[in-house]
Amino acid sequence: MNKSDIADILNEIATLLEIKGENPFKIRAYQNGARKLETLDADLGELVAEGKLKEVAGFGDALVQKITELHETGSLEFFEKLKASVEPGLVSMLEIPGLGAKKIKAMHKELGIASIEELKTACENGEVAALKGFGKKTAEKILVGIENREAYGMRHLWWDANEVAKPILEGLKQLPEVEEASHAGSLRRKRDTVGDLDFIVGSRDAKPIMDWFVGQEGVKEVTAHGETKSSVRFDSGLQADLRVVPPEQFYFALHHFTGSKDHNVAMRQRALARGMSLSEWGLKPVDDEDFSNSKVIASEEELFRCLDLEYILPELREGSGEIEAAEKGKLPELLKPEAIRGVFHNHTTASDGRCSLEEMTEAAQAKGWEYWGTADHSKASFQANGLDDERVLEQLKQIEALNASGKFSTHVFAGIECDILGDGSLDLEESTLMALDYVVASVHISMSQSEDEMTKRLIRAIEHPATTMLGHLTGRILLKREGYKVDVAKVVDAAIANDVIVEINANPRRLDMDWRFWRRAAEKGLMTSINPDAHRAEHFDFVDAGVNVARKGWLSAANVFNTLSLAEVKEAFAKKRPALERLKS
DNA sequence: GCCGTTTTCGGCCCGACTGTTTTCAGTCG
Repeated sequence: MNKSDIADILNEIATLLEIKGENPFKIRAYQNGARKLETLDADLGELVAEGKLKEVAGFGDALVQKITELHETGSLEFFEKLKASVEPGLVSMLEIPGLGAKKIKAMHKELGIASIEELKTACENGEVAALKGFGKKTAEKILVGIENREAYGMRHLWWDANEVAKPILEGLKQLPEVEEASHAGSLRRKRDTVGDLDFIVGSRDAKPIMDWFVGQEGVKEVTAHGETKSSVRFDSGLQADLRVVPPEQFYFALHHFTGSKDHNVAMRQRALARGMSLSEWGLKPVDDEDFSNSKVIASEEELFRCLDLEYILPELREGSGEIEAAEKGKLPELLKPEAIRGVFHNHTTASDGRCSLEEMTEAAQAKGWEYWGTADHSKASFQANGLDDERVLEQLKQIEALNASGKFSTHVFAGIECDILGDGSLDLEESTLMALDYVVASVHISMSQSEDEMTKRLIRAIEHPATTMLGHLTGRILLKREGYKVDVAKVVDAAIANDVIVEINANPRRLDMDWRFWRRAAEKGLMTSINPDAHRAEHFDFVDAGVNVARKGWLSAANVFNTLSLAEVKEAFAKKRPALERLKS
């Protein structure tokens, strides 16, 4: 069993223990262990074999034993027994806002409620309201929560949430009462999906700001409208929270509500180690009663400086080593959007794109790019009007003619998104593929293979002499479809060994390969290309979402192929295709 | 369940809000 499967089980154990009313710190230890495992650099098999698992901070005797058992046997007796002792319906009740382990347990014990259906009935007939510690409002809230669960339970793509957030933030900044305003939360950290929007405002006069906020266009429901906090829900189901704090607290609050939780915990522990207490209200000596003696800061940078840290950008605040790096002054110089000088992997009307070769070139030129590249589908993607060898070569001629015409200053590279067939071979003739500037190899068919098969299949495609880049590594569609199982470490190693780029597919629904893998992969030497996978000219903008992934993955411009100049890209492509005269020009 | 220059037991980040209560428990971020 691999790292991420085991991490899933540790998280499940934590949830089950929560329902059982276990010590919260024990629960956290399992969650912490799961996270550690997910971000573990080293090979799990080696650590187990060498008995070095115990050396990982956060793994004690109990976790080492459980991880080892799972890794070696694929199952865990402790987990099976635990699972059998908890009714599954109770776990799903945790998803209802306002319900935690204690209440669920009480309702189960007193009323025998073991499913959301039963819970709904018990709320409707007054049984829940009659319970000690419960009441009418609690029952009503649960009913609303059950109703909303399906409609609004979904997270939202960062891209979509950002579109909603932009005008709100702009509007807040325009209000005369507002001194400082920012978005916060996972939106600011640029996670690929976000649960809700958070806004923080520094002001001495909260009321008009709150009133403006709840009166926004598209607000369907106001769920809170208080002095320091208001919450609204938009038609799309997206929820937004606004907090207004006195200006001197603004940067503390901004940092606090930007998170992540793990990052905040680590920051507070760091403050404590210096005799200070950190919260959204300020940073004060630990034995002071109130925050009147808090440090005064005029930026987030100063907050980090107070704790002897280099400034940590929001994207990096995931509690995965950023504080240690900031302490040593070893944070990376993150990729900037303006460093991108062109893009690969884009579709035209030749396959399933909406814009012609010329329209796309015009748009790329308008973006100020030095180059862009086509990568229409190959014939195995029949539903997408994929190109066969003949049509590929025909398109190549068109592209050469367009470049020769001098009509645009932006150079067009001729590529293909070639399907990786079930056995790992490519969908087009090698001679065809070698005639092109570059090849993006991607999986679109036979996606239900085992992890082992899929890994071998991808590696075989990577080893093909014509392959330049690997397309969307796992094929996931965020919020909709899990990616296929694949051993990422092995694929990354193969890509490095064969001088193949692994793309960051910047389509906001894909963002694949995931940001969590990039730091380690780049350290090993993997290059990426941020590819918009554009199916129309406006999709070129997706490249920004890809830059977010790169930044969250600790990448610098040096790790990103499409920060190279036109001449450098031509040279790199020519290395794989030495026989082609035209590439030397 | 983890951890340790205050170390093998007793801590573990901190505060607001809500709804239920007459002083607090549960939940949330």
